[in-house]
Amino acid sequence: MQDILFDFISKYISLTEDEKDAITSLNIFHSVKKGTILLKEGQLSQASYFVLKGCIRVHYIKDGEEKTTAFYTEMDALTPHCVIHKTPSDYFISCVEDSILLVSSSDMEVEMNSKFPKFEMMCRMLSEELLAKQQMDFDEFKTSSPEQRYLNLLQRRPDLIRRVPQHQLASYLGIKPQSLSRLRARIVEKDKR
Amino acid sequence: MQDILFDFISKYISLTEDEKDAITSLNIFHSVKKGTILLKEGQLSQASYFVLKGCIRVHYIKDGEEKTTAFYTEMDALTPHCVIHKTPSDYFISCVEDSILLVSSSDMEVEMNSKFPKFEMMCRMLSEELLAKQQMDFDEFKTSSPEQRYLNLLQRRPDLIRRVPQHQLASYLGIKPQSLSRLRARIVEKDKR
DNA sequence: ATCATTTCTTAACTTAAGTGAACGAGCCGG
DNA sequence: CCGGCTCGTTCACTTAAGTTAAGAAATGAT
Repeated sequence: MQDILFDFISKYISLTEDEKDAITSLNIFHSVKKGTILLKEGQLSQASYFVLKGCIRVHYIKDGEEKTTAFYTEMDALTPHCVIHKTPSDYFISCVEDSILLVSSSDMEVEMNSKFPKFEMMCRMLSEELLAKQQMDFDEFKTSSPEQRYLNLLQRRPDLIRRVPQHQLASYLGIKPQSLSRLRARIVEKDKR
Repeated sequence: MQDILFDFISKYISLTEDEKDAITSLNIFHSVKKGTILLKEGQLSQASYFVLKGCIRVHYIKDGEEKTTAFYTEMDALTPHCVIHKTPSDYFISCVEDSILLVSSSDMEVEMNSKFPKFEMMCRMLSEELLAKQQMDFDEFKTSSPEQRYLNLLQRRPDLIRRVPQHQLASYLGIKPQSLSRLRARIVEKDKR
C-alpha cells in the first residue's frame, strides 16, 4: 500500500529513505467502509484525503435534496474547503465504496512542510496541477450540454458510470435522475439509427 | 502600484526590504490596452498573470462560437493550463478593459521559489486557496439553474455585469445571449409583482 | 426467503433554454 | 456625417430539462 503512495510522490519529488520513514511513521492509512460519512455539513475538520483504493464523494443538501458535486477515485486528492478556510463545512463527504484512504491533518502538513522543503514544493506543484485540471473541467462543463457532458464522462471516466448510483451521477452532471435516464435512452435510440 | 502587490503578498507572508527589492527589480508590471490578446489557442506560453487593475477573460472557440469561461479582475491570479502542462493552449486570454497586469514567467517563479522558500510557501497557500474557492464556484454552478446563477453573480460580483458585454456574460453563465436577455426580463417581471 | 426501502425507468405535462430571424441602438472607421 | 458592424433585445418555434406520479427492479435487513 505504501508503495502506491511512494510511486505517486515520485512523480513530483524523490524521497530519501529517512523521508519515507518519516511518512510511514505518521500512520495515515485508513480502511473505510462503504457508506461511512467522513465529513458532515456544519462540521469543522482538519482532515485531507488521498484515495488509494475505492471512491469517495462530495454532496450538498440543498432544498432538501442531495446534490453530488464530485467523486474522488484512485490517486485523487481532496482537501475540503473548510480545512483551508477554517469555517464550518457546507457539504458532506462520504464513502461510495469500501476504500483505503490516506488521511492527513493540517497540523501534520504544516510540520512536514517545515521539516522537508521538498514536501512543500510537492504540495505547491500538486495544488497548481489540480487547479489547472479543475479549471479545464469547469470550462468543459460550462461549454457543454448535459448530453455532451455525459458522453464526455463516458470517455474519460467510464468506470464512474458503473461504480456510482445513477441519481448521484445525475446531479454530478447538473441534471435530475429522470433526465439522465431519458438522455441515455435518447443516446441508445440514436445509436440504433 | 507596487504597494498594491505588497499589500496582497502581506496577507500570506511578510517580506524584508531585500525581498521587496528582488521582486521590484523583476520589472513585471505591464499596461495592456483593451482588446489585446495575451494568449492564443494553440500557443505555448510561460506567462502567468495577476490583475492589479482592469479585467481579463478566458474564452474558447468551440463550434465556431466564442465561449467565455472566466473573468479575472482586481487581485485575481491566473496561471494558464498550458503553463502547468506545457501543452498548446486550448483557449484565448484577452483584455476586456485597459488593464495593469503583473506578468511572470515560470522561469522567474522557479528562481524565486528556490531563492526564497517563503515565496514557495506563498504559492502553495495561494494555489490551495484558489483551488478550494474554485471548487465552491464549480459546486454552486452545478447545483444551480441559469437564473439562480445570474442572481448569484448579481450578489457576488455586481461589477462584472456592468463591466462586461452581455454575450460574454451569457456563456460565462452557461447559456446563450438570447436566454440571458429573456431571463433578465423574467426577473424584472417577477420583481414588479 | 420475504418484506420494506431505495433506486431506476417510463410517461404525460410544464417550463425554460436553444435556434433562427428581425429590429433598433450604439460604436467605430472612413 | 454617413454607412457598416457589433450588440442587445424580442418573437415564434423547437428541443430538452424539470416535475409529478406510477410502476418495475434491485438492495438490504430480518
